[in-house]
Parts: sequence; structure tokens; C-alpha cells
Amino acid sequence: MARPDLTAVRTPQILDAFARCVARYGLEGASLEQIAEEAGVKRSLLRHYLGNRDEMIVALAERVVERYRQELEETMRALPGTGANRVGALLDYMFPEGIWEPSVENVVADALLSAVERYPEVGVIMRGFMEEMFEVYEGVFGEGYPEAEKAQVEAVAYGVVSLSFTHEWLMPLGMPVAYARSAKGAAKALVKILAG
Amino acid sequence: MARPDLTAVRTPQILDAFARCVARYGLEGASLEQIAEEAGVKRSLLRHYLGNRDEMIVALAERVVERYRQELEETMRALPGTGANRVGALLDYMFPEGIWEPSVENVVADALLSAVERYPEVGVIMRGFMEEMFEVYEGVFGEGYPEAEKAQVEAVAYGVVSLSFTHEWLMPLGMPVAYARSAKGAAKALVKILAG
DNA sequence: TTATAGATTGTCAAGACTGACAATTTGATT
DNA sequence: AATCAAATTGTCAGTCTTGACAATCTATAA
Repeated sequence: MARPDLTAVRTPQILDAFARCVARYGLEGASLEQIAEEAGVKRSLLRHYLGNRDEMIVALAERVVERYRQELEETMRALPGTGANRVGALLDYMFPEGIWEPSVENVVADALLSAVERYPEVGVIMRGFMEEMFEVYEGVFGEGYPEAEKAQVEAVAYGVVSLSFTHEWLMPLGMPVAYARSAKGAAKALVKILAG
Repeated sequence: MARPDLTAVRTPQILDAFARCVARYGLEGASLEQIAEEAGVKRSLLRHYLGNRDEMIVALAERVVERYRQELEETMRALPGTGANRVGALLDYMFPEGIWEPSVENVVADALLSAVERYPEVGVIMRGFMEEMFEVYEGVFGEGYPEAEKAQVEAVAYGVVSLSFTHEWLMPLGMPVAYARSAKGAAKALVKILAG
């Protein structure tokens, strides 16, 4: 006997606007007014649905992580091949050819990470996802090379993910393309270790 | 016939205070007032010596890079051994045991990097240093393993630096220590490729 | 001693942000 | 049609920020 609850609509609508504003103005440079305008709602609604700024930031971290989680899951589901071939496909996915624009999500994730000291809750959220992500990758590598030792699989998974991170982190700087080749080369070299 | 020029004193004094404030409040969260107080000077002096906010940010990037450059240079000078031993020493330096606090400089560098889109000049400054840094590392690896191919040396140098970056980037999240071991393990594995 | 470049301080207006609360509207349910 | 939970809008005071400029002080060279 009341108006329909729009929380499920407004919350992501606002958080996505928040993300775009963070990409454009920085985490603390994005004002509530700008976010509200970007979302196409009145500022008071931000407060209504998400609370004050600090609470919004935590919610933003949760949403970003949620998106990454879904993307990770979907990527893994869509990965062709089995065993070592599957690993190869994963590498192709992680280190695509050409140059790409830094995604809003990556910029936001970076901004959140560099704010972890100020927002410990954000740190907890991010760490949770990181560990989950490493486990997934270890799974793929482990199945790809069942004969490899566990410690080796862990090290290689960590290494490949590191390469991917740094890669996505440096690309916005406009680094020469040669580095992209180095990234994939190093990743392949790491994987070759597992082969024996 | 005038008062002595304090630019050389005040400029770093203010920029270091700026750095600490960025670490504490974020790049755009740090107000000029806070910076002035942290530096122990009046806000008007920030303007006098460094101009407005945007100019201060560029100056901050220059200072941070300058510090990294000096640290890199000093590290290389202090590196013991020759050839492959020197490479080993470098790895020990890059992946120390135990957990450490994230340095103000690292936090600031991260904040600056995630603001590159808003401050293109900052991007130019950072990229310059990155390229320089990669070259230095390639030099060490190349001298350590003269028989290795150039492309291989480049890939390994890029890989090892990537591992180090991600390592310092994730540590503030409070990741389990196992990852630190993985980082060094992967780095060693990469270097071993050059030997073979 | 004095002139002066440059350091330092003071002050101001204009504007932007935030958090909070009151008031109003809406639409499903009964 | 009456009701009521929830959405939406409006408004406000207080605080913070910034850029600018005027005024004052001070140490050195002449």
C-alpha cells in the first residue's frame, strides 16, 4: 500500500554517475552536486538512497567490485578450450593487441585503491575480491598444468596477474607499444615454466 | 641588494607538506589551507611560490619523480656484486622480506597516476621517469646476462618491475604474506629464463 | 645609513559544498 | 475514494575554499 520501491533502480543509477564523476574529477574532487546532475536526480536523493559521502564511497567500492566479479565470472565461462589451451586463451584475453582507452571502472578502481588508507572498509572490500581473483586464476593454471607444483602455480598466477595489472595501469600513460609486447612475452615465459 | 631568495627552501618545504596532505586527504581532498598549515606557512605563500592549485600539482609530480630518480640512482650505485650476482642483489632489494608501511611517496605517486587524465602534464612527467627506469633495469639485466637476446632482456625487465609494482601496490591492502613469496618466486623464475 | 627586492602577512569578496530537515507529491493497496 | 509508505523537491545555515590584491616587514647591497 505504498509507492513502489525504486532503491534497486536509483542506487546503481547514482553509483554509476558517481563512478563517471570520479573518473573525471577524482574521488574527492567529485562533488555531490555534480554527481546528482550526472545521475539526473536531485542532490537530496543521494542522501536519501546512499547516505553521506563516506557511505557513498563504500557503496561505490562494493559496486565496482561487484562488476569486476561478474566480468571475471563471465570471462571464465566464455573461455574456450581446455587444459593448456585454455591457459593460452586466457593470456590472449588478458593481453589484447592494440591500444585501448582506460575504462571508467579501471580509473575508479585505481582511485579507490589509492584511498584505501582513508577508507579502511574499502580496503577490505578490495582485498576480498583480489584474493578471490587470484584463486580463480590459480584454478585455471592448475588445471592447465596439473603436474606442476602448487607453489609454482601460485607464483605464476600471481606473476601473470601482476603483469596484467601493471599493463592496464601504465597504458593510460601512453607508454610505447613495445612494453605491451614485453608484457605478453613475460607472461608467456612464466607459463612456460609450468610446462616443465 | 635585496632579501635572500628563499625559493629553494620554501618550494620543497611546501611540496613535501603537499605530499603528506595528499597521502592523508587525497589529491583533491587536500585543501590549500591544510597544506599551508602542514608546511607551517601562510596560505598566501603557496600562491607566491607555486601559483595556483593546478600548477602546484604539476610541481608536486616533478618533485616526486625527482625523488624517485635519486633513489633509483643511489640504489644502483649501492648495488653490490657484478653480472648475475648483481641481478640477484637487485631482486633482494626489490622484494624485501616482511611487511612494510606504504611510503608517503608511493601513495602520492599512485594518486598522481590515477589523476593523469585530468592533468596531462603529470602524465608526461611520469612517463618520462618510467621509461628511464625501465632502461636502467634493462641495463642491469643485460649486463648480468650478456648472452641473452635483447627482446628477452626487455621482457624480463618489464616483468620484474611489474611484479615489484603490483607488490607495493597490493601490500597496503593487507594481502596475505604468501603473495609476497609468490612475487619474489615469479621474479626469480623470470630471471632464470635469461640464464638458460 | 639607506634604498630596495623580495619575504611575509592580512584581508576580502564570491562562490561552492555539505548536512539536515521540512514540505509536497505520487501511486499501489484496501 | 481514502490511506499511507515512500519518492521527490525545496530550502537553509554554516562552513570551507579559492584567487586576488594591498600592506607591511626585513635582510642585504650600495
